[in-house]
Amino acid sequence: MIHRMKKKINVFPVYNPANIENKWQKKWQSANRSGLGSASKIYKSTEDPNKEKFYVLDMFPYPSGEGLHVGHPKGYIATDIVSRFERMNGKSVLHPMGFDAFGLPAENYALKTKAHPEIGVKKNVARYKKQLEILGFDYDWSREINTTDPEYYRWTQWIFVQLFKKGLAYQSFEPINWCPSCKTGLANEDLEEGRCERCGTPVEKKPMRQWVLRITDYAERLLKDLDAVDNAGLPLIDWPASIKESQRNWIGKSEGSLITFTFSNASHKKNIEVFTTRPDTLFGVTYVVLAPEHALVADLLPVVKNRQEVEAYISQAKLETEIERTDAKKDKTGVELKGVKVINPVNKKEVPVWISDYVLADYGTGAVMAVPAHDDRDWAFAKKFKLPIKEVISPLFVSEYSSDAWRSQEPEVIRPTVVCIIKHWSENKYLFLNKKDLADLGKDVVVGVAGGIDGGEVHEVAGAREILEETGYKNARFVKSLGEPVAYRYYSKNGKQNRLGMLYPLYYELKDGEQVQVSEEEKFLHQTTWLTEKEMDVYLNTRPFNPIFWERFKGTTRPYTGYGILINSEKFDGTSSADAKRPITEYAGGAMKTTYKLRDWVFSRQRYWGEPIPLIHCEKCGVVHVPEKDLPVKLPKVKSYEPTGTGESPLATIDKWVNVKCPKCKGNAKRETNTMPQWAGSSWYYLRYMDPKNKKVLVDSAREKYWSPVDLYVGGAEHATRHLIYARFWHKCLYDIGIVSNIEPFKKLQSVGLIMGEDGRKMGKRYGNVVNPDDIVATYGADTLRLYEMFMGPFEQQIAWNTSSMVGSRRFIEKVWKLREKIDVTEVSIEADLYITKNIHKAIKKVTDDIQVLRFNTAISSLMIAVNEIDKQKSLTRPQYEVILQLLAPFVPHVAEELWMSLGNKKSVHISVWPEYDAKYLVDADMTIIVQVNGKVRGSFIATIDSSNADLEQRAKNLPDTNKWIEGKKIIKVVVVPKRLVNIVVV
RNA sequence: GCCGGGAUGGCGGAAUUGGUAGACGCACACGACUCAAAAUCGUGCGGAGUAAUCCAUGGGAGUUCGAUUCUCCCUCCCGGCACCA
Repeated sequence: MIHRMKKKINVFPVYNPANIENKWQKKWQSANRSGLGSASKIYKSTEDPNKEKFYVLDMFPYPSGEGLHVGHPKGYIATDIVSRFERMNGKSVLHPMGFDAFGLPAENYALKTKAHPEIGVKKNVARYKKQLEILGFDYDWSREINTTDPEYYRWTQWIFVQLFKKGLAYQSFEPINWCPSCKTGLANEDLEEGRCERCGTPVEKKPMRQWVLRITDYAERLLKDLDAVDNAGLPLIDWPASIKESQRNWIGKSEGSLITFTFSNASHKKNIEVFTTRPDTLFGVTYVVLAPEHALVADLLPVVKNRQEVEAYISQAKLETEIERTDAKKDKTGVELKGVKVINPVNKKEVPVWISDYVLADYGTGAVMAVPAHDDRDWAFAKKFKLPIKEVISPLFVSEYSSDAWRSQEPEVIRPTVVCIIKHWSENKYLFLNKKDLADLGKDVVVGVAGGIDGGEVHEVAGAREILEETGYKNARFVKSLGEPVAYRYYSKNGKQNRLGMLYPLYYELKDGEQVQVSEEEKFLHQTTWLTEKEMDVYLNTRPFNPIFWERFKGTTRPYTGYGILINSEKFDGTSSADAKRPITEYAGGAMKTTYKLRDWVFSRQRYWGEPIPLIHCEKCGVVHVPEKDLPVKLPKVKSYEPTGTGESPLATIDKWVNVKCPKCKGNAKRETNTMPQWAGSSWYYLRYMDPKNKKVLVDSAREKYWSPVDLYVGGAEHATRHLIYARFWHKCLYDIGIVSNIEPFKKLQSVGLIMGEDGRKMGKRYGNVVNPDDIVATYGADTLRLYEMFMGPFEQQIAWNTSSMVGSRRFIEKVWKLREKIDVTEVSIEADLYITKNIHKAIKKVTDDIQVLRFNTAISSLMIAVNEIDKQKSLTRPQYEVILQLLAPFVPHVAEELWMSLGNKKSVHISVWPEYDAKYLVDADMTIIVQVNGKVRGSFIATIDSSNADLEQRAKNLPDTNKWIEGKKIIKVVVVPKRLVNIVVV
C-alpha cells in the first residue's frame, strides 16, 4: 500500500468561466509583469537558434462590418491548439494574426455608411480583435499586420516593382472581364460561373487598359511543384488531395499539337493554325472552325462570298454575355466562310472554314480542326449543319476471357472479320449463336454469326457464306453495312496466334426459313438461337463490342472519343491512335505544344480602396516604376471614392496626386491611377509576420531562413484557386530573386470544414441563423466553445452547429474541475493507482498522436474516457491530475491554467513540458479473446497476454458458449488471431 | 460530361496491415436525491422477438474462415472544372 497523507478539505470555488477567462487572458499577454515564468511574455515568438521552430498560420480574416460568427474561429482554435502543443514540446512557435482589409467589401461598406473606408476598417478590426481575444488565443500581437497600413503595403508595392522590372507585369488592352455593378475589371479567379464573385452580376467582356501579371510563365512550376518531393522523398507540400486537384484543374494543362492549314486559294498569304490534343484524328478533319473574334476573320472578309451573313453573326456573338456564350448545353450556331477553303496537310484534301462561338478566342489558337466522328462538340455541329463525318479510329476492345486472352509472346496478325446481325423473315427477332466451345467460361455466351474474311472476299459475300455455314439459312439478303470496323484483340486457339480482329458489322434479313443441314463440326460448336429486342441483354453482355453494333443498328450512334486503332488514315492504318500523335504531327509538319487554361492575372482595379500601383507614365520615357526608396506610394485622401465606371479609378481626378515628375528624366508625367486587387496583400503576408517591423527589407534573410516555410496553414478550401495560387506564384517570383529560400510557402495545408447554421444552411445574416461567439462565451465560457467546436466532428468536415450538444463539453470541464477535490483524499491501492496511471498514459499517447494529425475530436474523446475512468476512483495523486491538466491545456487554456496554478505551480501550464507516455503502461496483462464459429461471434474469454495459440484454441473449443455450435459438427479449420480471436470453422 | 470526397442508431460521430460495429458526446426513458423542479449521480438505450436467435454500416454482386474496411456494378449527396478542342 502507498500511504498518503489525507489533506484538509479544500474550499475551492465552483467553476465559473467569467471569473477566470478574462483574468488569464490579461496575464498571458503581459506575463512579464505577472511573473508567469520567463522574463518575456509567454506567447512572444523569438528566433531561438537552440530551438526547433514551428510556424503555424491562420488565413487572416477580412474584417467585415458584421463581426465574427461561431464558424469563423474554428480554424483559429485548431491552430491555437497546435501552437500551444508545439510550444509545450519545446519548439519556438510563430503563431501570428493580422487583418486583410483592402478591396471591394470595405469600400462598398464605406459607400453605404458614407464614411471613409479607413474608419470602417479601424472599427471592424477593433471589433474582430476583441472577439478573438475573448477566446483566449495565444497570438503574438506584437507581430500584428494590416494590409492597408502604408508600412505594410510599401512592400506589396515593392514586390510589384520587382515583378515589373522582371517583365512579369505588362499593360494589356485585350478585352477583360468587366463587372458593370462593381465598375471594375476582374481576373478569371474572381468569377463564379461567369458572374462577379462579389455581387453576382454577370460579367461583360470589355476591352480596357489593364495591368496584368504573367502568372502563365509559372504555370508549369505551379503544376509540377504540387508533386515535388523533398530530399527524403516525402511530398514537399502536404496538402489535401482535393485542393491540389482543384489547382491542377485550374491550371488546366493539356498537351497537343499545333497544325497549320493553308488556304487553297494562293492569294491568302496567311494560314490557319489550330491547336489540338488529338492529332491522331487529323485524317478525320472535315472542316475547320475559327472563333468569331479571330484576327483572320477580318482579313478574310473581303474574299468571303457571304460577307453580310458573316458580319451579322459576328455582331450577334458580341451581344451575348459570357454565360450565354459558354453554355455547353445550347444549340450550336455558326456560319460558313463561303469561298474559303483550307487544305488538310496530311491528305491535301480541301475542307470548308466556318466561324462559330463554340470556339473560344482566348484558348489555344482560337481555331480548331473539326473531327466530328471523334469529338462531341464537332459531332453536334456537323449534325446540325449536315457536314460530313469521317471515322478514323476503330474503338479497341481486348478480350476479357482468360481462355482467349492475348498472349504477349506471340506475334499479332490483323484479321478482317465480318459480324452479322440477322433479322427473322417474318418476326421481330434476331439470329444468334449459342457458343459451346466457350462453355468453360461458365455462362451463356451468345454471339453474332461471324467469321474471318478470306483473301479478297467481298464483305457482304463473306457474311452470307458464314450465315449459310454456321446456321444453314440459305436466303440471307444483305441490307447494309453498319459502319466502320471495331478492333478486337484476342488470341486465336485454332490459329495459334494473337489477332487484332477488325470486325465489320453487317446487317442481313432472311427472306424465308429455308435451311440446309449444318455440318457436324459446326453443330458441335454451337446452336442457333432467336432473340427478341427485349432479350438482347444476353447478347449485349457477352462481348464488349456488342453494344456498339447494336447502337449502330438502332441508329443511336454517338461519336467515339476514346483511343483505338487508326483506320482511313493511309499509312497509319492499323497503328494505335495514342502512339500515332507524334508521328502524325510530324507528318503534317506541325509541332507538339502545351497549353494551359490558366490566364494571366488581371491585376488592376478601377477602384479607390487598394494599393496604388507604383508606376508613372512619362511622355518621354514611357512607363517607369517609382524608385524603391520613394515607396510607399500612399493612397491619397479623396473627396469621392465612388467608382467612375469609365475605366479610370477615382484617383484619376486628383490632379495634385496624379501629376508628378518622371523619376528618370524629371519631365512631366502622370501616376498610374489603377489600384491593386484585394488578393495582393494576402499573397505574401505570411512572410511579413517573420519580421513585421523591418524598415529596410521585406523580410530579413536570416529570419526568413529560420521561420520558413509555414509548417501548418489552416483555412477555408474556397481559397484553393485564388489566394493559394496567387501566393504560390508570388512566392516563386520572390524565390527567383533570392528573397525567400524555399520554392513553396506552405508545407502542410489543412482546410477547415464550415460550421453551418442549426438549420443546415450556410450561416449568415440572410438566413437569420447566425450564432455569435460573444453570446456563447457569455453563457458557457470560451473553453466550452473551443472544446465543443473541436469535438463536433472531423475538423475538415462541414457540420451543423447545435447549441444543445454543447452542454456535453461544459459538463466535461466541470467534471475535470471537480476531480480536483479527489487529489490525495484517501489512500489508494496499488491496483487503483496503476489503473489511473494506465488510463493517463493511454490518453497521453492518443492526444499526442491526434493533435499532430489534427484529429481533435478523437483526442478529446480519449480525454473524456480517461477522466471518466479516473473519476470512478476515490482518489488520485497531484502529479496524475497535473498530467491531465497539461493534456487539456491546448484545448481549454483558461481552465487548465486556473487549476494548474491553484495547485501551487508558479509557471504557466502553457510553458510546462508536454508529458510523455511510457509504453509499458499501454499493454494490459489480460486480453479478451473473441470466439467465433463460422465467422459469427459466439462468445469470449479472458486470457493472459502470454497465452500460446494452442492454449487459445483449446480454451475456445472448451467454452460452454461455443459448445452448442460445434456439437455434432466437424471442425475443418481453426483460425487463431493472436491477442484477438479464435474462429472455429465447422460443417 | 470529367475529376476529387462522402453515405454507419433518433442526432454529431468512433472503429482500417480485414478480426466483438456503434467508442465519446447529445437526445430520450427509468431510478436515486428533493416538498417540488433544476443541477447532479446511477441504469438502460440500432431493429425484430417472451426467449433462443435473427437482421443491420446507401443498394446489388464478389473475394475471404471472417468485410464498415478489399474488388466490380448501381443510387444519392457534397466540392472543383467544364463548348478548354
